[in-house]
Amino acid sequence: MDIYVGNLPWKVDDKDLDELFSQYGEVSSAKVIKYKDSNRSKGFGFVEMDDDSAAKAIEALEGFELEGRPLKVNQSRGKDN
DNA sequence: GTTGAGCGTT
Repeated sequence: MDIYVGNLPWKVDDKDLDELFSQYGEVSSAKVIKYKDSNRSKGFGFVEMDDDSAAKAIEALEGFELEGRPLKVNQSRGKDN
């Protein structure tokens, strides 16, 4: 399942998402979207996990305060659903 | 060292 993660602090990167979501299940892939011409994060990203793990990760991390910012965590629009 | 709603690139 693909998960959309928004409201990310600028300091967060792919491995941060990986570590964060790995606590709730096996992460297939985790990536923060950033500009091609820059190292700056766009402030949102995507995580792919097993559906079961994704469901609890979403429940656990939705509104989770990271670096002072409550994360937006939802299933992504594009693929599943 | 800067910014702030959203749904992606290698």
